[in-house]
Amino acid sequence: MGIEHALHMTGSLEPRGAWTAERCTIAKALEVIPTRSAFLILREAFYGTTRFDDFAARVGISEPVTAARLRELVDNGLLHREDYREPGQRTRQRYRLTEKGAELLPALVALMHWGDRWLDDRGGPVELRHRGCGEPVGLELRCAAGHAVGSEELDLARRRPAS
Amino acid sequence: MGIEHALHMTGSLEPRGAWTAERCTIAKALEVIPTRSAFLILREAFYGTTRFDDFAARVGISEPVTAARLRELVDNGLLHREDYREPGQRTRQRYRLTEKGAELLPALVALMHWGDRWLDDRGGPVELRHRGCGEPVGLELRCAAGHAVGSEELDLARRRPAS
DNA sequence: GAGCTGACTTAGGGATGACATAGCCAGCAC
DNA sequence: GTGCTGGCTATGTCATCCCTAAGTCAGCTC
Repeated sequence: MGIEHALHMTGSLEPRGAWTAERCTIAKALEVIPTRSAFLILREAFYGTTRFDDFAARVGISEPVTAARLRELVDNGLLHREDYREPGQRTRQRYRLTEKGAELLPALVALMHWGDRWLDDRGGPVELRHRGCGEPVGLELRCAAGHAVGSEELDLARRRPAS
Repeated sequence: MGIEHALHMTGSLEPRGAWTAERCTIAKALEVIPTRSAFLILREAFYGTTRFDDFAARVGISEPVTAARLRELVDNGLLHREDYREPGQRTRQRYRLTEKGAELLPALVALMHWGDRWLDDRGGPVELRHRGCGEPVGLELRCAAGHAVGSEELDLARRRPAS
């Protein structure tokens, strides 16, 4: 009731009615990863899957869809396709995350944590831990000065030009 | 080349071939927010939009799609639909984020930051700032003991039962 | 009571995503 | 050379997503 979850707008973003979110990079990101199957193929890549058949089987999608998604993800630079051969085997292909793809980890972690919290009665099947200390890992909003920032302390503003 | 971006598996998650990601909460989250339009309606809700026509206009989707998405998001408990009336006006409906919906903020922030970094030549149109100090805000992986955790220090493990 | 606005719904159609089944091709194993 | 496996491609069909255009309905304003 009394809780307002919307972000606080500042500067020329106020009032909201005066602008539309063109150049929105959430929208652009969703053009690169538009489908459920694209997200889940990336999940599998983080889980270490590299081969065509394994992607299809572990995501649970058909081979034609697997081929289409892998091609799109390679074309968009999220996965790198490379040939390799093990001794006594023919050349095969394998798909691995690029740096661009690997930097989507926070987005997948955020979705996983949200699903753990709201969509699974046991808090989710797996968790991330810090190898150093074994403690579970979460995502935090933190500003460049090092303060942990709650969502009620967030301002949305037009980006300052890079110095 | 030499960089391995996949997560490190521990315990019964090793080797990867022996299990499939059933009960995956990323997949479950994508059943609740399956489409681009659902993500963008949530973005608008964070931007403070509350009314049907404004959602349609600011997301850039048609009215039938807007109606379908809003209904799904309300049914799934991400938005709350409430009647309200301003003085001298008839009763209208407005849509606001529930706590469940509001907790998707990190996922949207992660997608936005990734898009800012990789898909926009000027680093994105808007940024989040800490109201206290004005510094830009980012997402960080951090463990329960308070350590900042790099992606190369992450272990994936079966969740320990809650104590 | 006629018009307008906000919030939808209905109807029809194109593009995309998904499936299952089947086929193709390269290169070992035999 | 025949068969088998991995990594795809081709075909056809169905479901979903989204569009435009139009219609509905309630309750103000005039």
